[in-house]
Amino acid sequence: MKRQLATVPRRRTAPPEERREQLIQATIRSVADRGLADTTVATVAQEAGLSQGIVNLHFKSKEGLLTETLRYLADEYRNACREAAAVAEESPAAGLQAMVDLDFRRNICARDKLAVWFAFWGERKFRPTYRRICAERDKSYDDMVRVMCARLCEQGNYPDVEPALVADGLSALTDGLWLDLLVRPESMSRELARRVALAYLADVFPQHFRHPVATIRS
Amino acid sequence: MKRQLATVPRRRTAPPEERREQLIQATIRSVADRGLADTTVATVAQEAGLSQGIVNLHFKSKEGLLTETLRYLADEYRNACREAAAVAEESPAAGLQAMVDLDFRRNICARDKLAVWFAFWGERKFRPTYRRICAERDKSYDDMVRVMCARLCEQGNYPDVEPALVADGLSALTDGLWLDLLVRPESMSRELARRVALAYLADVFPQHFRHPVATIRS
DNA sequence: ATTCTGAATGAACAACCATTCACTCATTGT
DNA sequence: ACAATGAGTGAATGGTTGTTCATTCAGAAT
Repeated sequence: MKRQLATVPRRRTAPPEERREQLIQATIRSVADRGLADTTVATVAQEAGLSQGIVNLHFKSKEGLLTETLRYLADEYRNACREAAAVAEESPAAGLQAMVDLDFRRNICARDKLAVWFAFWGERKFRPTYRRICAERDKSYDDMVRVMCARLCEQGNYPDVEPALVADGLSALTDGLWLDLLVRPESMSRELARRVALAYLADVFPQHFRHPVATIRS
Repeated sequence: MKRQLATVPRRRTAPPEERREQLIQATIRSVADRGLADTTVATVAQEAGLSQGIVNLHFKSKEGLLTETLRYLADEYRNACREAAAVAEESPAAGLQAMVDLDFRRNICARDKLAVWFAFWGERKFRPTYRRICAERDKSYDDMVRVMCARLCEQGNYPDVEPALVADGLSALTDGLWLDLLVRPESMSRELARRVALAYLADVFPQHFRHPVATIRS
């Protein structure tokens, strides 16, 4: 009978899946506070408290580690989207609200993760693999929001509203707000960003969304 | 009396200012089609048709060249903003329209330049110099748009509109649309982006902006 | 023509970094 | 206990890249 009860104190060897996760987390930290340009295999290993060689042991190459890190974030986001999709089944308006809530939830748009997103976005154009991973994420987002907007237009009375245009707008607005959260944290907060996004929805769908109360400071 | 008439054929030596411009243009091209990570002093020099050493001759270092390139783009943008500011003096609505027109004008949001913007944006958090240059640009934009929105709110009847919120929104929306233009050119065009931005203004200020005609393809 | 200046060159150098691999040692099975 | 396994290590390696500098040479001054 194996003594598995006492929590593992500090195993020197760990199952591959655990090490991979550990290295991905270390990569996020390293990119978040050093930038992609200054993130080396050495900094990741140091951040993880492991040796250099381990990166090439668990991932084929540094590039492999970076790719898996991006995929990790993309998967996390898409999983969160599923919840909103479920909500939207019953009510498209509630679905849109859920999307906005999700986009500015702490664990999704933590500054560390935003830093990583934008580091990779800058390289999207030149790395087909990054492009593919990001494109999948974008597409599932756009498809969802477009459908929600279309259904809301049907059930409400919105003659002027073009669902595709609104979906593009909300998507772009969210990306832009994320950028603000990352580079100007002193003038943008998750809460304010969420209100800006909801204000947008209130402008477009006044029958279904109330304007958020104005609580401006500064 | 100097013969300055015949256009210079192919001088081996050129005035410093000309070389600097030439190298900055080469940097934009290199970053735009190789990415910041794969842009080396050698690629820039090659793109400019000059030798390696010239970068360190005209700029102290590679970092200096990159910084000057960013400043070049920032200055270009701010100069374009001045025109819109002049327009806004007479009519805030026309000023906002001018801002949107400007943001999606060919020479401002050329794909080459967008690629450079986002390459640097990814590094903003880690390079104080980049941060300063970008922050100045952002601030002049935000201040301008905020004032235009505030004046429009006064002269129109918009009890629910919060100028600061709208300014943040338009700014974020524009950044997000730029991102789309860069990474998904197949589904976003300058013209469509412009319409999305104007649709936003029409939603917020219905008395001053018409909804753009829907000409959706695909 | 001849000299002088400094713009431009590009080979050489030094620093950095991803990758490799011979070796160590914790863990598991017998 | 002992042997076998393979996860983990980290020094060494080779490739890449920013920077330097002795040298070249075009254009201006004399």
